[in-house]
Amino acid sequence: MRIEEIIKSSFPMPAEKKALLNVMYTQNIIAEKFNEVLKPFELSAEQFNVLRILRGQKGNPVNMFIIQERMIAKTSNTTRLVDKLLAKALVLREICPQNRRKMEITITPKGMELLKQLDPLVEAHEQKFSNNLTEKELIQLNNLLEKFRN
Amino acid sequence: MRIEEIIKSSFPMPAEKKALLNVMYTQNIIAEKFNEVLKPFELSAEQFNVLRILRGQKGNPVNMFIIQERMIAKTSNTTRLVDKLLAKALVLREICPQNRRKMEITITPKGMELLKQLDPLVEAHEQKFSNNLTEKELIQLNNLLEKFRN
DNA sequence: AACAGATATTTGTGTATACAAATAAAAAAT
DNA sequence: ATTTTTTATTTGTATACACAAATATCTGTT
Repeated sequence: MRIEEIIKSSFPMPAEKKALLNVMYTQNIIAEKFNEVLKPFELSAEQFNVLRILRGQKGNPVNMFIIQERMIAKTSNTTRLVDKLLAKALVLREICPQNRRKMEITITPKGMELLKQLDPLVEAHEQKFSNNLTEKELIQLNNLLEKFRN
Repeated sequence: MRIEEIIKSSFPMPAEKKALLNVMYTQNIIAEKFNEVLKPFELSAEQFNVLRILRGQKGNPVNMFIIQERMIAKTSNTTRLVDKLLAKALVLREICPQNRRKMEITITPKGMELLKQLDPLVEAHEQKFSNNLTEKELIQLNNLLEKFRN
């Protein structure tokens, strides 16, 4: 659907305004579909994101600041996200012995197991969108978005 | 910044995965900047969106369903958004005399005044992004995003 | 050693989102 | 005319986000 149809605009919209809405709306669609993928696992997109960051560390514990830093949508509340994961025993939270202000977060085997189960579904989700464009178009889209946001 | 730098990935990411993250991240930047614009007016982006939809109706009252339908990020809670606007006297909410299940929402002069004040700032916000691309590139971006989300 | 400032995280408050259930009125069916 | 179904909106509950304030620990200076 074109943006004009979505917001039921009676007249065509200038490309400048349209680009912003297109980004907003496309993100919305992607996020919505992704939530559907995660729903049966009772995991939010943000919780999944934290888990994936932890897995990327290959066993090394990670503190709250690092997690926060690597989140795409920088959540201003990593503590409460980790709380939820902790309650499900998907992560471990320990005080760093070298610096007791810091927390060392690690993914548990149960968390790894869950990610493993999710991997093919996440892959399929990504492909569902990127299959709509050729490799060349994908690169073009990446370049345009990068330039757009400055 | 490129996506790889943002999420601190040590190796380059395939264009397929990158496109998704680019959309997510770009939306985030835009939304963040927009919230900054609105903040001095103590208005959220969603509340602004509702007001703008109402103004688009040129005096005709609009019911909850229509508002919901026209929101870019379809909020699942129009009631509470309108509650907030009502508390600030920016909108009026009346029961539709023809169908008492329906609500008739209209923007008040105070709401119109607020939008008028915001117009140039919103315009500047939009331009800040779209100025980074040529007209041709903007059209290209719009086409790619439309195709991408299917 | 004591204090000031910096750093890491948590907590509080308000707003928004998602989903399901509840309410209320209108329309359709018997 | 009463019951059932559909439609429009609201309310409840859980999660997440934004921002500011609070807490705790560490570091550097005197």
